[in-house]
Amino acid sequence: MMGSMRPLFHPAVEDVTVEGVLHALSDPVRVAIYADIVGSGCSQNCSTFLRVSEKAIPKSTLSQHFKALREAGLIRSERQGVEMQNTSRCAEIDGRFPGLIKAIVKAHNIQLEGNLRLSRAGKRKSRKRRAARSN
Amino acid sequence: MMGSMRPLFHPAVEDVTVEGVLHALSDPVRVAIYADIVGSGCSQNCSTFLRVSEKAIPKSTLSQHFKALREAGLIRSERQGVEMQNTSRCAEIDGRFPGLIKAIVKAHNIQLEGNLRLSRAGKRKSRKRRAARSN
DNA sequence: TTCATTAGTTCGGAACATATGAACTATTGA
DNA sequence: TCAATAGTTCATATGTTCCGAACTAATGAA
Repeated sequence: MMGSMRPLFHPAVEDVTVEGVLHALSDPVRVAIYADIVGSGCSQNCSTFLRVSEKAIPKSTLSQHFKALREAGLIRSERQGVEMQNTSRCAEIDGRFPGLIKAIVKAHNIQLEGNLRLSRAGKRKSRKRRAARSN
Repeated sequence: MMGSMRPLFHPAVEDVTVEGVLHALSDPVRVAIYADIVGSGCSQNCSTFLRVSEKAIPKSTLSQHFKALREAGLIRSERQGVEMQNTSRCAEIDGRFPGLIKAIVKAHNIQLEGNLRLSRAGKRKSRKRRAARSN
C-alpha cells in the first residue's frame, strides 16, 4: 500500500533565527551530530548516530534531536527508501548569517581536541583549581 | 556594618564550553543583553535592561539571566558600590574560540535589522507562505 | 546609629521543556 | 502477506525556567 506520510517541516531560510540555531546546537549530542554532518560533506542517516561521543542514544531521543536540528533550519531530512537522508543547510544559512556556522563548528572542534588532550593526560580533575585561580 | 558577601562565581576560560556559550545566548533576552554589553564597549549594570527589545523583564528574571551569562563565562560581574558592573569577557573567549563571539553578535545584529525592516513594512504575516514555498 | 533607598539575590511553586520506553507507521525485500 | 529495518509518536517522569515575595548589601541622609 502506497504510504501518504506528510513531508517533514523545514523552515524557510528567512525564518531561521539566531536563537533557534544556537539553541539547537547548545546540546552536546546535537552539536556532535551536526558537526559530523557538516564535516562529512555528504548526507547521513539517523542510525549512524546511535552512539555519539562514547555514549548510546535511544532512537526515540535521536529522532527528537534530528527534529530539533531540522526545525531550527540546520538540516534537511528526506526519506530515501527505508531510511532518512540528512544534509546540512549550511550554505543557505551562511547566506543569511555569514560565518556563523563555520565559527560554531570550528569552536566545537577546538573543544574536542582539548578534551582529547585532557583525557590522554589522565584526567586529574583540575577544574576546581582552575576556577579558584580565576576567582 | 561591613558586608562579607562571597564573590560571584566565574569559570576559568579553559572551562568555558561551546554548548554553555550557545545555550546562554540561545535566549532572545540574553543575546540582546549580551550584544548590547559587547557593542557598548563599557560595562553596564543590570537595571539598564529592565526593558529589553520592547519588553519588560522582572528583576528576579533579569538576575537569573545575568547569572546564566556569567556562569557560561560570557561576562564578568563586579559589585561597584550599590550596583553591579558587567563587562564582556569576549577578548578571553576569542582566545579560546576565535571568531565565535563576533559571528554570533553579527548574526544577532543582522536579524535585528531584518526585524526592523519587517515591522516598518507593516508585518503582513508571510511566514506560513514562505514555509510552504520551502517545503 | 538608624532608617530609607537603590540594586540585586534567593526561594518556592507553577509553567514549560526534555528524555525515553512502548507502541506505532512506512518502506523494502523475501 | 510477512518479517525486518528505520523512524515517529505518545505518555510520563524528570529537569529547567520564570516570576512574585521575601531577603541581603551598600550608600547616604537625618
